[in-house]
Amino acid sequence: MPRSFLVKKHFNASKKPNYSELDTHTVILSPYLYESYPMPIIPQPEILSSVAYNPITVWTTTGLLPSPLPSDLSPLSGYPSSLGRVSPPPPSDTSSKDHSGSESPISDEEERIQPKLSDPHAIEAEKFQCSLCSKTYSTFSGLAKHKQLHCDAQSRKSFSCKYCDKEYVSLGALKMHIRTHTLPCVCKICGKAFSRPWLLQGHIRTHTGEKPFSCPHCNRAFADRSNLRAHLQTHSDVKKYQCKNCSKTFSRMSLLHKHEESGCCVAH
DNA sequence: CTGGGGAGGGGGCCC
DNA sequence: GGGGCCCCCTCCCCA
Repeated sequence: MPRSFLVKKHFNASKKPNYSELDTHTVILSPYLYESYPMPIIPQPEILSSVAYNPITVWTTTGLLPSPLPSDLSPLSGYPSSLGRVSPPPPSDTSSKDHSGSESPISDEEERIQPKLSDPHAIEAEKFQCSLCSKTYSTFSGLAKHKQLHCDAQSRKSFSCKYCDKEYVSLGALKMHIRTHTLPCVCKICGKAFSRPWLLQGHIRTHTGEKPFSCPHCNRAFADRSNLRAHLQTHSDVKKYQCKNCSKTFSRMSLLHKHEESGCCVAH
């Protein structure tokens, strides 16, 4: 089930790109990835070490709740950078979060005037402004990419997939989608094909048994970061997804949906 | 039936 | 513009 906000409904015929340019050649993963087999593909010591996790905010189906998780899930010192991007400082990014439909214009404006922590000259540098949404960028290329992906594209273009009926607002998004049809990344061990190299790498871990993501609270390890994230919820008394009616919390959105569909929240 | 793990797919952001 | 990595999400299966 596509859930991307970039996917446009198929209402009428639209511009189609030159697909001969979009088709990607089948790529066999570089042999070096197999040279170490069955050694771990990505045996980075900092990843292999016990990892912690960021504070998890409780979500309902409609929005944030103010209650954080217990302190035992707070980040530990020495948190590896590979997992540290989970929760960036809210006001630090002025050009991202374009996809957050719940953002109010006011908060968006507040974000724009916040200097980037890593760039003391951010304010004076952000001199390229989108004429459509007023977002500002420090570089012309940043503005150009924004307009291509969001404003200009939404106002005048759509790109249709030749393999299915999905439409995208940018050629780049369409190219990425088409990879899900062409599946250029092929596992040399079992022949299974994937759309992206990192998906293939994750799959290869199922062959090697490598589990670089460890739970800091128990001895379990996981091959996939997302699965570790879901597992960490099981250690929490207050889980990430909360029923807005009975306040019961769940570790996964799917469990919350099941709960709601089972009748707890039939009234609303 | 519920909760959790495994596997995979999606677009966004950064470099 | 593309690759790598990110988080979020879903589906399936099993205990």
